[in-house]
Amino acid sequence: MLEEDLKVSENPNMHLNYYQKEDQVLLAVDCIIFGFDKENLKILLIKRNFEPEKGKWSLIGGFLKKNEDLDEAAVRVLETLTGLNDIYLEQLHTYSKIDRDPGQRTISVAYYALIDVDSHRFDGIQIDSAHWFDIKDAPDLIFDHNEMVRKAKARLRRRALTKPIGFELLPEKFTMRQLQNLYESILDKKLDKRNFINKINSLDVLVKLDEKDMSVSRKGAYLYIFDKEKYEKKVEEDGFIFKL
Amino acid sequence: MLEEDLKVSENPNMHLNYYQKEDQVLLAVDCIIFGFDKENLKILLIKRNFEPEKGKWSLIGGFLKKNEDLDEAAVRVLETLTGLNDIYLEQLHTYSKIDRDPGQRTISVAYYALIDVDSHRFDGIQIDSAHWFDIKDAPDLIFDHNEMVRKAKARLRRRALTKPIGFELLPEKFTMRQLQNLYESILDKKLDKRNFINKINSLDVLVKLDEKDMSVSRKGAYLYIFDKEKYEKKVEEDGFIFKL
DNA sequence: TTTATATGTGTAAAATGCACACTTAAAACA
DNA sequence: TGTTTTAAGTGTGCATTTTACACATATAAA
Repeated sequence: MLEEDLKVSENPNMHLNYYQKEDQVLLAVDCIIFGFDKENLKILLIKRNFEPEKGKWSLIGGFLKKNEDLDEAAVRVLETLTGLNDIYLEQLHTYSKIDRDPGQRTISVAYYALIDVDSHRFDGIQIDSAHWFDIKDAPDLIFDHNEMVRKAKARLRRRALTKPIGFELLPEKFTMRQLQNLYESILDKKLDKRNFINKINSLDVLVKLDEKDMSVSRKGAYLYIFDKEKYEKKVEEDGFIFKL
Repeated sequence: MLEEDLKVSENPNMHLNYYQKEDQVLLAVDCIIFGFDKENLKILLIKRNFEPEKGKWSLIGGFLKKNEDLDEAAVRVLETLTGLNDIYLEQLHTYSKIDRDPGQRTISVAYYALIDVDSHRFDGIQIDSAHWFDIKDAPDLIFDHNEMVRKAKARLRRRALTKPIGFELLPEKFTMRQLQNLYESILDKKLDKRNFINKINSLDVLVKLDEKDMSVSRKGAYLYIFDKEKYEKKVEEDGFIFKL
């Protein structure tokens, strides 16, 4: 192994020097923000209001700063746009094609976020250029953002089948139909109502309330909440896996 | 959204400036190299021969250069150490804790690699400090490398169950027992021989040769090869999923 | 010829996945 | 007040998959 291929950072005798400065790069964070309005899966995009690609849609993003790690940068970027923190965020993939950003070399770490659209009305901050798109008819995006979204959708699909992250996209109280709508949106296929309910119930992590949501039908639909403590206890004690 | 939070790279009117230079960082690539010797899953580590942490073990790594993307950097780093290219590589996760490298701020993108240990005897390059460890008794590593390895193992486990990547760790011809050993190592649990063979055969992507490996028992064991074309055709035509 | 060793092979029971259709509650309306 | 309308709510049988499990075989070495 050649000396110069060693990570200089692991060699205390070599300090910040030309070689390293030379190879420093700009690191960005881009966020794929998924939302759910109890009917359809959405994605939050912003419209570029400057050239080039003016009028084209894009993910929100920002640059990593010296005093934060990537997770923190993603939280900051998300909060800047939506005014919200306490949002489910997960690192997705790092994109580094040399010409991915024609302006200059930028490496971007993609994160995806899950938000309940209705509970989170972006009161605090005015974002004229931001818009929720139905995931099925989202527009073409700049750079490699389409690829990021594709990967995020795949990741969400996989996660939703093995972790109870779906509840991040729902209000605290929800109906079975809404939960099923969510899974149908994420998986992009119709599910059988009875089988779905049986499956969910067999997992034994929901609490059925006495309360009904009457807005949705004459009969009204029972509301449920996700019992997070119960879920976590099951995971810890029995190695339980949420599997849909 | 504040102007300074916009990604400057998306604004053609703002060129490389102080703000950006300020926020540039060093990007490293670290490789978790898994190997298999027909018996046990291994990991390739190098011993640091300089302070601090002299004598401690570490993943191999290097810095991203201006003229390459991360995948290329990982290939280069791997080739530098092992003299080999054409190795299965997959990006894992990006690590960015501020103090992860006490020497200086470094963000590291972890990759994992899969190698057949026996077919790849590192003739070309002398690496005194490199050593294959059985995955079960690998030593403690520097920085956050332990965490990287943990995540790589989890990823490998998941992938091995849904993609035929196991064959990357085996020679072209292998016995059923070797394949089972591999899966037992990856999944870290014993499997039933008959059920394993039935399952593999039902996937219908292996070709049983007339040839036997006589080194392994009195009776000898039939050799198999993975029929990659057949697998890819099935994937394309029937949406087949390799599922173990 | 015997012995030792790892290979190779099938079936039955259990668990899980999947398809499928009618009743019910309550509001709206006649 | 009865009839209609709408979505909610509920259980079973069949098919598939998964799991548990034990003995015969080929061959080299003694």
